[in-house]
Amino acid sequence: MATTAAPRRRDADATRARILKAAGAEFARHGFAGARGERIAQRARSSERMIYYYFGSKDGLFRAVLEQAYAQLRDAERSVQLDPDDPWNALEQFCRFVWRYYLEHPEFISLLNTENLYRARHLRRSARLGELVSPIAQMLSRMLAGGAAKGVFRDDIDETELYVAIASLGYFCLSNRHTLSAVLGRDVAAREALERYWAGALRMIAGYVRREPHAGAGALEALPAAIAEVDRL
Amino acid sequence: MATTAAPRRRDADATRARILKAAGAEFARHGFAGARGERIAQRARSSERMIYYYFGSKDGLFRAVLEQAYAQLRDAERSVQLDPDDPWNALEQFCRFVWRYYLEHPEFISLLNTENLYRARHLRRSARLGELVSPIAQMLSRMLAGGAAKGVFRDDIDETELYVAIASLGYFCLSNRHTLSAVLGRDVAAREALERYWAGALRMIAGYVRREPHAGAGALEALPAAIAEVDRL
Amino acid sequence: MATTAAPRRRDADATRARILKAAGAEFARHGFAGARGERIAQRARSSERMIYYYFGSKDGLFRAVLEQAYAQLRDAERSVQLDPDDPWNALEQFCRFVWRYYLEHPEFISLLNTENLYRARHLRRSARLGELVSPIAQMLSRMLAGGAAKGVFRDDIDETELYVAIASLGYFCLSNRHTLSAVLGRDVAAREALERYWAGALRMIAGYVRREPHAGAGALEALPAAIAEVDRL
Amino acid sequence: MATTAAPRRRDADATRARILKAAGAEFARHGFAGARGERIAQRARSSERMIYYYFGSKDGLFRAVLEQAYAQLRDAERSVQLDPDDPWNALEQFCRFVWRYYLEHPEFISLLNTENLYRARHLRRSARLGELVSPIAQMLSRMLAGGAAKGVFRDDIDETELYVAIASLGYFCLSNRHTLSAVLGRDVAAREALERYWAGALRMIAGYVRREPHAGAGALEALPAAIAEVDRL
DNA sequence: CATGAATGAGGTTTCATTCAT
DNA sequence: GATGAATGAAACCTCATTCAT
Repeated sequence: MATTAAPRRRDADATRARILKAAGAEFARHGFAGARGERIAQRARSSERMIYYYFGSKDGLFRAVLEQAYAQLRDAERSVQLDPDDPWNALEQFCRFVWRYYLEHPEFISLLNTENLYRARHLRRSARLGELVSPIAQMLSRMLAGGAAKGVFRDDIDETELYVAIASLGYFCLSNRHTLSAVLGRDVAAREALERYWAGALRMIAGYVRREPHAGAGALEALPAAIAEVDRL
Repeated sequence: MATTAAPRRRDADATRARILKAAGAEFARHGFAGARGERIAQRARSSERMIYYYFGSKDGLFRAVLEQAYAQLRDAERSVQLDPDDPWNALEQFCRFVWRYYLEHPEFISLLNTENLYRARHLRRSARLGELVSPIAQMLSRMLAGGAAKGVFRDDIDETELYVAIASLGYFCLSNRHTLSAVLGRDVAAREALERYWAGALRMIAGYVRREPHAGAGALEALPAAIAEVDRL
Repeated sequence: MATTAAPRRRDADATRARILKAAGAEFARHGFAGARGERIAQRARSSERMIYYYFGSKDGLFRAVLEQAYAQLRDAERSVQLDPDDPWNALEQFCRFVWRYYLEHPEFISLLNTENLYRARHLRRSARLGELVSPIAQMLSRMLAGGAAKGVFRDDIDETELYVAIASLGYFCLSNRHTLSAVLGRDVAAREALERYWAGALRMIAGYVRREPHAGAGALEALPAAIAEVDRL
Repeated sequence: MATTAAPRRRDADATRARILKAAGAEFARHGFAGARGERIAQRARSSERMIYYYFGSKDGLFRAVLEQAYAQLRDAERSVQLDPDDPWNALEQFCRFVWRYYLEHPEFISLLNTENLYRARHLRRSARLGELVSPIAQMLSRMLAGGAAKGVFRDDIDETELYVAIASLGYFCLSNRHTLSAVLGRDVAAREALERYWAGALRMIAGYVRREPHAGAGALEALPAAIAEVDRL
């Protein structure tokens, strides 16, 4: 019995996994409301009935898809290795990891956009919400502390703000690639264009993080009063 | 005759406008597939039939909504006044305009996200696509030229890249406010948090645009080889 | 006033005529239920409103179309000239006229089929039903009498039956050309196939009409009892 | 288990069959465009939803109806028994079968007319088109060969042409009974009128098929040059 | 554990027609 | 006489989901 149950269970898991994968692709491609159970069943080589059997409802399925998407990101983040002795290199690696992840996981961007349309309804109902918090925040935190200790990074940088800024600079272009490309008349997410853009973004981030060589205040004085004031907020 | 005919015509225009407005709200709130004709008709105090009378189809309606959203942005952009004699102030005004526009027009963000889900299908079919190109690009171009002439801005900045970076820094937080807030456990788009974030973003942009006080190359040397290299790409 | 009214009236007539023509094409192509007012209006370079203005309803329009179709047939029939001195030639001309008319007026066939689907509802309500009776029946009648007088045609032929038979042999192939062609795998209404078929049909009709050279009864005896019996019914 | 499962399956088949039957009646009565899903569902004691469950679309349903109609004709044709030793009797039986089938299956005529309006669109998309070819053609072929061997039938008769002629003579009257009756002022498809007409039609067919007793050419000479010429085509 | 059959509710769209000058 | 604006009703079809083993 145990011997027959094992493969069975594994079949069940496999079916569940196939459905989850197919659902991820479908939700990413068509959004939540536009996703079709029929198409998911087909892609998963299963039946609509099985979707309800395993996930209970379309909302339940989408929640599972989101949880899986976040889990995959978290796993990828865990594999990132930043050199603690070379803060600049670590910063670059960090940025490149984030941007490359977005580039290589367009479904993730789409799923996030969809979930934001629903005001994070599914995410908030996730029992695994706590596990979703990114381990990368600590990584960034350590990196900033290391750079500050070495005197090359500013020591007053909010790690979350920096993370959001880095994410922003990678996300926007990819998320809006179709409208941007249509309006501008060229593919803004073509590999070459992207590399050039990332170079500028990296410079932007580096310039922001860098400890001003000749007294921080001095550099700020070069900025107009208005912006300097903003800095003090 | 003309006096009685006029109201008729205005009624038609008014009905059309009410539908368009209601549709904008509905599509922004529920996406394209999730939007319901019935709700649009109710909000517009009209009928579903009228939607098809004026716009032909759900796709046609969405296209009209997009065109209107872009037209509104363009109109707002036209009203922006940047001081040509004070590049730093102009830069700040520019950034703040963009960011405030996103903050005050969350439907615009949502519509863009939705349209990108559809790979700009509606936008590309718009006969008015040409009119949609932002007049603000020239504005930015002139501003950069002015700052470079005064010796305060770098003179090798790609205006589109800069625009995209500015937009990115404002867009991401607002577009993903619900998932970010759910995961981080606090409202990332609360007014105060936003002001703080914008201050940092402004500093980032300013740092990127600023002509290095002591010879451009010198400052770069402070960066590690990897990033400096990137700068030269 | 009269001078301006005249062109007006002619415009009105022209509009009416254009609508009628467009409607004929539309009803023939799509049947009654499948016909679309919008398409008729477009083809007629007029508006749907005008259709109702001139014809009152879809049924009224179809009735007018039918009346026109019958009127056109009647006019064509009136122009047929049969040689009263050569019954065989007259018979052939008659058959060829009917068959050619069907071939050249496929809309007429389609309109008839459609009207039969509606059990001649529109036709029966036509005030002009009386005018529709074919003048050709008398023509056929005279032709048969002439041939009988000359001793070449049988003298017991029912003119209506003969007319129906002739019509049948021309109608069926054309009316069912698409299903027949699909099933048989070749175009049964191709010009060449049609000519061959008509030749046989003509022979069939001629054989039926012809007075048996050697005593009518004698020829029948060549038929088996069953069919001879049938003849006596 | 099997015993309880069986009725389930049969229910599905029964539901499908009821829908198909109801649809046949509806399409025959109202044509394709005029047919109403609601009426079909009611007649079938099912729901509109089930129509789409089993047939996918209105077009799919119509295609299934057509396939069934052809299948029924084919089945009926298979049951026809023609006496191989009595060609004249076989010919009569054949004609009577065809004509009686039309008379007793007016829906078949209507469905054919409808499908021709759509240019055999549904038929051509049928995967079962190949199975639809009539087995009766071979029957006719054998019959003609038998009659020719016996020296009573001509030996140069195209079987398809003959079949089409026979079908024509039965089809026209029934297909156009309403318009014909309206115009002629009497029911052309009344039983008695029909019998009389069929008698003439049979004579026509027989005359066409019959081997001329005294040399084929001799009889033809009685025809005018024009028609005789046609015969030689 | 797994599934074929079924479905109520509601989606988008179209129809023939009328209103109001 | 002529027409742009409007519309109630209903068409076809789809959706997420449940029934009943």
